[in-house]
Amino acid sequence: MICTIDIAHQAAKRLESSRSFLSKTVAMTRAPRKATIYDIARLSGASPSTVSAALGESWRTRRISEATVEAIRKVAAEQGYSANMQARGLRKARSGLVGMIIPLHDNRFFTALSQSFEAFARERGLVPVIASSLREPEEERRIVETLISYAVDFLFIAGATDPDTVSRMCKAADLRHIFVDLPGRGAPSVVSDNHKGAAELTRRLLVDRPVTGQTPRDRLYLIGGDASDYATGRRIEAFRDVLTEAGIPPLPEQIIACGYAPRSAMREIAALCDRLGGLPGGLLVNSLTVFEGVLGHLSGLPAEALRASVIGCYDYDPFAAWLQFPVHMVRQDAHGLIREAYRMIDDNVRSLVLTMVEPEQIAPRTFYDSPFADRG
Amino acid sequence: MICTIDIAHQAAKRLESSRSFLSKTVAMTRAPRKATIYDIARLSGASPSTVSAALGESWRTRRISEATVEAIRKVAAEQGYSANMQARGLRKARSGLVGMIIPLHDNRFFTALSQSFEAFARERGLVPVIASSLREPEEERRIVETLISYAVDFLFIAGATDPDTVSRMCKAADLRHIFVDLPGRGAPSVVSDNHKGAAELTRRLLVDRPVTGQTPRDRLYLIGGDASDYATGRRIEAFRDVLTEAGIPPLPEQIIACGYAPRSAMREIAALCDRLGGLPGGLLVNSLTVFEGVLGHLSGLPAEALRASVIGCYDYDPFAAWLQFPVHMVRQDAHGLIREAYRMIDDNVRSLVLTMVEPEQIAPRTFYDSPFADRG
DNA sequence: ATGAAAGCGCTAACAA
DNA sequence: TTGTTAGCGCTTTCAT
Repeated sequence: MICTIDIAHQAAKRLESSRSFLSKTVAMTRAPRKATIYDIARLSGASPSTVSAALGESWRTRRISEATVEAIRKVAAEQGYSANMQARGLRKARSGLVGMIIPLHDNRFFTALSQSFEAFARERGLVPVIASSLREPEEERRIVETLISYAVDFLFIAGATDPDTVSRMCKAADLRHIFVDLPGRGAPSVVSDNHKGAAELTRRLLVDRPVTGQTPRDRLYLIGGDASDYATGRRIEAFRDVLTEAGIPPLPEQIIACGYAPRSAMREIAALCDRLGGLPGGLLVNSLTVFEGVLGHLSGLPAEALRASVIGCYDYDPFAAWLQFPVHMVRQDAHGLIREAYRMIDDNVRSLVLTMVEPEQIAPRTFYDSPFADRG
Repeated sequence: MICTIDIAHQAAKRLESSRSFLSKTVAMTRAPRKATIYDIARLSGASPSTVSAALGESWRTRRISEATVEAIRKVAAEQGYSANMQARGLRKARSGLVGMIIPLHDNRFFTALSQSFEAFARERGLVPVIASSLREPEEERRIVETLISYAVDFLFIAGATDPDTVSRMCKAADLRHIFVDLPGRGAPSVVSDNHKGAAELTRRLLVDRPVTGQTPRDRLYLIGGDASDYATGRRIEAFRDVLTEAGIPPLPEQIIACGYAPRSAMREIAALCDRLGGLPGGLLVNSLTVFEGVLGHLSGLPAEALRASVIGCYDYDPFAAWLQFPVHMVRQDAHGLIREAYRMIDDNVRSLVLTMVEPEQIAPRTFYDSPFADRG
């Protein structure tokens, strides 16, 4: 239900609106055109170019006197001047915007990337533009095109669905770009060591699984992800390697790469449980979104059913780490991934390098202190 | 640990880099300057203004012949032309960018807002710029200033820390803005019905609490949030109202508005448990970030200790909904909040209205099917 | 039905 | 030390 009230009447005192504030608001009919350097020039008696220099960084090299700079800045402050970045960007051929594409916002791994991306951008005085592709190649292309139109200074692509096309477009526009999480062949990439993370996780599940028999239900299963993407590929490889070493190489049906959508994961896990007559002995869940879907199915099961299984999840979520049953998680170093990507930008790396950042295994019910834990 | 390899050498076959792709990459020394309408004009034999019209929307009213339009578009496509939005924005005095400020990315309520904000923006052909203030008024101001510099077409502010200042700045720049989640007095606002949500949650806790005695440990406590913000104020009010109606009005120490940071919440809940000699009978946690901190403390307690308490949390997280102990959650309708905010923009609402959108109570261990559940 | 020209606000040569 | 000028790429009158 939606309900709209007029603050000026009914809820004035609830919001403690002061009369003066409101009346000022109402009186303000039309804001005057925003001040430009020409206004400041007129008001301060200097020329537009001097104003431009005084207000920017170039006044030192142009040897404007400090007195002039002070005077101009004073006037600018009085007028509430702020530079028009479109004009500046047009002239300087760089916008001050930096882009990042993520699959979606609503996932703690990707938001950890966003949060770090933004922090590093601001350190450099850049404005981050974060867009989500929903893992649609078409959407991804549209976003790249748009960001090129806005002349972003560089672009990070996390979870690229069509890296070759992205690289082609970026190169045509002379746009520096770095792949994160999922690598590309047309630009430097920073990824997690997926094989290592998944191998450790698989070993953990192997050790902790409640049963060690040979029936289908006693086996370990991997669910979720896209078999054609690099990260999933490496994780499946690790899963296979570890089980093979352990003398129980996985059958094809133990690997269910059903994509990343919660809904399809929910369907698949239900089907699996149907086939097996219950949960498998161990389950390696290949992403948080997949885990959400799995949980949707698990929510229908009695608590005892869960004790027959050990669960691991690639990626970390602070709440998922603390479920009713123990969950082993792999925390990718989002901050480290982004830091490395920025390092490549700062160092102007152009060669096709692939940098790996190690993930970390997080034991069930562990409180992980994130870089932004003093924020909320 | 970080490890960098050169794809061109070591991992070429791992990534299945095709030689042709790589060599093409290397050969491409310098991308040519991006094509402009002048290039397209020259190549198609039309004038720049005709090209501009043909490539945009105005060719109908300018009565350019379909043939010309086709020809021009063909050339543009061949050249991979894409408009320079800085130039267009400068000329048209609107950028096509739309801004939203959220406290932080790493929180499922705010990312639900982001995801919807972005979806609605794209429907309208706009580019969303989402920035996080970390709840710092200074940062918030800087962001507003920046977004004004980039001439965003409108601005949503979620969880404003200093709404009056934001409104003043926006008005000076003639920038339309809407407050979301936390209202402001200088612009239309869309908020959840915090009182209703918190009242229902409190009633639920009252009913479900395991003990009903009169000792301090048997009481309900509210933790987290900023007593000076509107949402927290309304929730505290509801908490107090319900308990008072129930004949057990809360003492001041039952309301611990210790901010939103996980760390401080962790400290406060630890101190509370110390004072009480254990968890209180019921706990209303005022946000997901606070809940993370609380969880950090609970993770040290034995499972039995938790059975003496009933937990509720304002805001919903799909994983938090499925913890070891039951958690009652209030899901704010993020999609609805954003939809209403866009409606105000579309309808050009200027009056100071406050629209309320109802939140929804989610029972423990419930799978909520989000608007983006078929994505991952 | 199309072209010429002005100008959005800024920066960077080039003058002075 | 400062001012003048050209032009970034686009849209939009105003001519034709």
